[in-house]
Amino acid sequence: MRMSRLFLRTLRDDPADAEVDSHRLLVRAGYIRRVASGIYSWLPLGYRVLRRVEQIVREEMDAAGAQEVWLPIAQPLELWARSGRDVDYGPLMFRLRDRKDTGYCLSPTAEEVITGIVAGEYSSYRDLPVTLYQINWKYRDELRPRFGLLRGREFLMKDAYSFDADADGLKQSYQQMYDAYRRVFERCGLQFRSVEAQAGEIGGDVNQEFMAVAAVGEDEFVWCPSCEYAANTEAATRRAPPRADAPVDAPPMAAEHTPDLPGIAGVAEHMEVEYGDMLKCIAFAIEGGAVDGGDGADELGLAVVPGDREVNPYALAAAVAPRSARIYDDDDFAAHPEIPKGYIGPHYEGAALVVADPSVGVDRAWVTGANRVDHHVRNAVLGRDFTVDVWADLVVVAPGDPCPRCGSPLAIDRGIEVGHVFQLGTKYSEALDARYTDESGDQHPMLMGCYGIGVSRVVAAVAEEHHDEEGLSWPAALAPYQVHLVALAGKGGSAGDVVAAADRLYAELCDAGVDVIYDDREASPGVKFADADLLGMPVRLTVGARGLARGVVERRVRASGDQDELALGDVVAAVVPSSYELP
RNA sequence: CGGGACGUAGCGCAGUUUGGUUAGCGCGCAGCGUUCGGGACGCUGAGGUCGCGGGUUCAAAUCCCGCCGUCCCGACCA
Repeated sequence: MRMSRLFLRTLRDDPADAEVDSHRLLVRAGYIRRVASGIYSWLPLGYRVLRRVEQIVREEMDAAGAQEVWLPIAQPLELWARSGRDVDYGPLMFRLRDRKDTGYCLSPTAEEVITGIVAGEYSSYRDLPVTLYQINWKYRDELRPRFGLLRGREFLMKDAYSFDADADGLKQSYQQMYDAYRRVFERCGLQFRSVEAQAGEIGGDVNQEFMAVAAVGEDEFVWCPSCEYAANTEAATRRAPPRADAPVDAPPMAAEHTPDLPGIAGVAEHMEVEYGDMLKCIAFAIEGGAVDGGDGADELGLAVVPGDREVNPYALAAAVAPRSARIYDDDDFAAHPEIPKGYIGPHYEGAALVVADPSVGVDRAWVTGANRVDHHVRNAVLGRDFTVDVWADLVVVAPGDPCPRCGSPLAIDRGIEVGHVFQLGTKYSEALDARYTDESGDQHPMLMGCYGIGVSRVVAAVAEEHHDEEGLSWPAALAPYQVHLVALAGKGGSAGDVVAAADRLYAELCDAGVDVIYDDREASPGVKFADADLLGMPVRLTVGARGLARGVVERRVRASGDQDELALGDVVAAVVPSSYELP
């Protein structure tokens, strides 16, 4: 591609609305342009990168035995009502109405549609297993779109769905996708980890996320340097601390006046204790069912953890299952003015259930809320002053906590969720009647898995990892072009020779099947070099009068800055191996 | 949804506090000339509903009201 004809305008200044490097550079380099919040146009260079990622995903899906389909983006809400997700997704869905006032949504994902299709075609154990996938635009009206392509409202996603007859089959289908995902992200040049995760709206039991390690990542995950354990902080557990059994001999519990200090920090300072000496009591509603078979109204529960730790709502939910827990928000406290928010202690009389973390031991006296506004107590002792109904590992795992598998201190990182694989089970197959008949004529719901890759997000994640001060620096597999050919012609006596040599080289490279972008513009060397660095092709070749006199061109590797010279006749052979086909 | 900031040429910004000729600067764009291995220089030029609507005023980019848009922080941690 000749740059003189390429639809491209690079920007010298950073765009004002871009915070993170990937966003800033993709806009500056003319790869994408914002059209609305969270919605982007892909310009020629950006679109080539997107297609490269797409092709890698396609190849790996095909190799894993999945079959590509294309599902509609406009989907009837009636179908979503069958799984109940029209409600679950709520305002996250873009909704629209047709002329007959029938409701549709723009697909945020496609479990319902695909399950409906498979249910309509397949009905025998002989048909299974089957895995289908598509690479298609998805729409989510995010609470807060941000970071350019990283959290867009329109994004390209590969979504795959497996259908199996039994749990073993599902496990196998899942494993095949898992392995394919590893290959995809390796080929994309991402530094990533697969981590245990929470399921969210999708549902299901087993699931893992693929995290591209990045400081700007919106997710936090822990990982063990000594074994394979890794988990999203939401889902992470730790080796439970040993329970102390020797009670402390402490003075009686005594209240102190702590006016206007509802927070841990203020109380710790006022009472001159460490955060870790305090007990934090989080009020939550036990929804629907009363603890002791009462009338079904919400009841009050307390989650108790040391003051330097936070309650993991997912762990709390697991601890009270099958009942559900909703941590009190402002509305709840407004509805229960008798509960002294900020001054609750574990000895609160109205609490139907006290759930505590095992690190709350009998071997020490705690500072905690006095259950009276503007008061805290010292010397609250477990067993003497308060009791616990349920013990559960409640805290959000923090760096240095012992690994649940091997006990080594856990490390923590941030990541961009680029993929997520789920074993769904029968949630959708039951809702949408995807059943099969087994060998003995009995009917069963199919076992499903679903598997997503954020294709457009991968582009941003790779840009986030592969760039420097000067600009982007694509791994060869994703670069829009493999070679950036720069002609430094000027207007001196040798200008014609330089142009002729560069033109000839360009033609030779094209003939050899190399994707090459050729800067044949009338611009100064500084402009051309700066643009080459910004655009980030893996290899730059420079043809100038200086080298031409000696029959050489300069080769520079973008990522390393390594530079050497190639004899004119050797250039094509030297760069041919680094060639990738676009679909 | 709550809080904050912003909206002036394709991009980045000044001007708004204290209303007052033809609304400015840099980059980019067009023309001419010089220059040519790390974002060169000179001259000339094009390009603006000052986000939109309403109001105040002799006069509004500037003041007031409403709306729209964009970005940031938060949206259960007591």
